[in-house]
Amino acid sequence: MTGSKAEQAAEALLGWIVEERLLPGDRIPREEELEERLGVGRSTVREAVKLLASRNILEVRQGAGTFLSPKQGVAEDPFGFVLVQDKRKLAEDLLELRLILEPSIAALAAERALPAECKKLLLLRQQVEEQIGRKENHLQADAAFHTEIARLSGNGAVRRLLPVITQSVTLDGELTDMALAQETVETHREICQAIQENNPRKAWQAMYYHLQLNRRRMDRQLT
Amino acid sequence: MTGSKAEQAAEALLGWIVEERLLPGDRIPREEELEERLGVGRSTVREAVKLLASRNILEVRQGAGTFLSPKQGVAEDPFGFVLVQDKRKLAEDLLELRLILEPSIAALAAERALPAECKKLLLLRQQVEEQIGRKENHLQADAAFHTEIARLSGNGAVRRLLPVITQSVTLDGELTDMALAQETVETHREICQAIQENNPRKAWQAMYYHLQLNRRRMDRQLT
DNA sequence: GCTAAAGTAAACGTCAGATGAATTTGCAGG
DNA sequence: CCTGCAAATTCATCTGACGTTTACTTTAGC
Repeated sequence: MTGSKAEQAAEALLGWIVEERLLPGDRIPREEELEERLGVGRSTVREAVKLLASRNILEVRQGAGTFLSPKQGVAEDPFGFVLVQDKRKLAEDLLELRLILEPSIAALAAERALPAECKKLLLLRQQVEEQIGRKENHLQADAAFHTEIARLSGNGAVRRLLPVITQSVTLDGELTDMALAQETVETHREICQAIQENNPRKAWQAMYYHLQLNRRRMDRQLT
Repeated sequence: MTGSKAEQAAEALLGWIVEERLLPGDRIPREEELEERLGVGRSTVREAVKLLASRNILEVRQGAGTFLSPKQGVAEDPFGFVLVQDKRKLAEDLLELRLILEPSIAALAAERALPAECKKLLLLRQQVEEQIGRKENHLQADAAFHTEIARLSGNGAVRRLLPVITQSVTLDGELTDMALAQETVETHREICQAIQENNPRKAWQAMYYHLQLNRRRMDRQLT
């Protein structure tokens, strides 16, 4: 056998969940019942549940019960960026990764998104603009904007991956450069327009330009 | 306050680890001592440790102690792909993602890799070829090959991300198509050559072609 | 003096019971 | 029908005991 009892129990529980075709939000039996069903003690059940909860597969609510997570299982800091010593290089690397990924993602979104699906994107763009107007930190909203484009790409793997990358970026900085902010507004608009027009080529270029702005800002900021 | 005591304890412990500049392999105080230091009971300490262990930040060895993981914290199945119902679409999405990512990663590797650093890559290529020669399942070795290219890209975020993607692919299939296998050998060689020659453009194209082969195979296989 | 087996200590693993805290549910009163 | 309180449900935490694994020490044999 491989792994501790707790791990085995977690694996068994996960298998049962998959087998049972449980949907997000569905309830899992309570700890006492899992004890019997998995044939282990209570501490072990708790560790098993915590294991799955840490992967955002389960969501435990004290007093209420344990449920299949609606947020569909993307773990927090899945790549262990907290441990990276050189945060400066990490930020550069993340931006380089985004320059590879996001233009193509925007192009996919432009290919596939129906006009009706773009509502939320426009809303998020507007939120970013409002926050910039009020000179607030808009990194969180900006991340949501980029994540929504990933959702529109129709690619499940991309939809799960991008939040992790964009969230990691917001950790570092409260760098609000007002000169850049105005450019952000403009490029966001271009991106939205390209996606709504189903113009992949334009979407690719607009996103590429948008991210290059950020890179230039970062270079400037730390020279 | 946010989260349960266990989560807070995990956060505190992680903070202490970061603060203390612990290196991979270093030892963490034993449970009893953590009890005092974190001011919580033993169950809570255990849950906190398990939380960090599930993120591959800590590695717990019964009888020996708890250590900072040498494998530098990439969680298992960080995107919850186990829960995805439509595995067919997931495989397509992953390949689409790889087509976006890997050509550019190969180009980066070609830009930056020194000839001396390519040794391991050649070794891995050779392993794949041998397994193909013996008509074995070479998906695992192929994943290692692609992961090594990500390492050569010099981008830490990419280096952490790609293993997750390539590993997910190996889960599905034991699809060994011998006609394709020969093409794999050839395209792998081209990719290696381009990287060694520091020819990013050629590396990009070779990798793109290589992955398109896989996509064609997948399309053929499930029509 | 060296080696290998046996023994001992250290550290994590599991179980069990008791108590606390949060949520939901049911019921009484308006 | 709504409100508010009380009880039941469920997870959270603490504590103590015992098991299991690993690492180290001792010792018997050569």
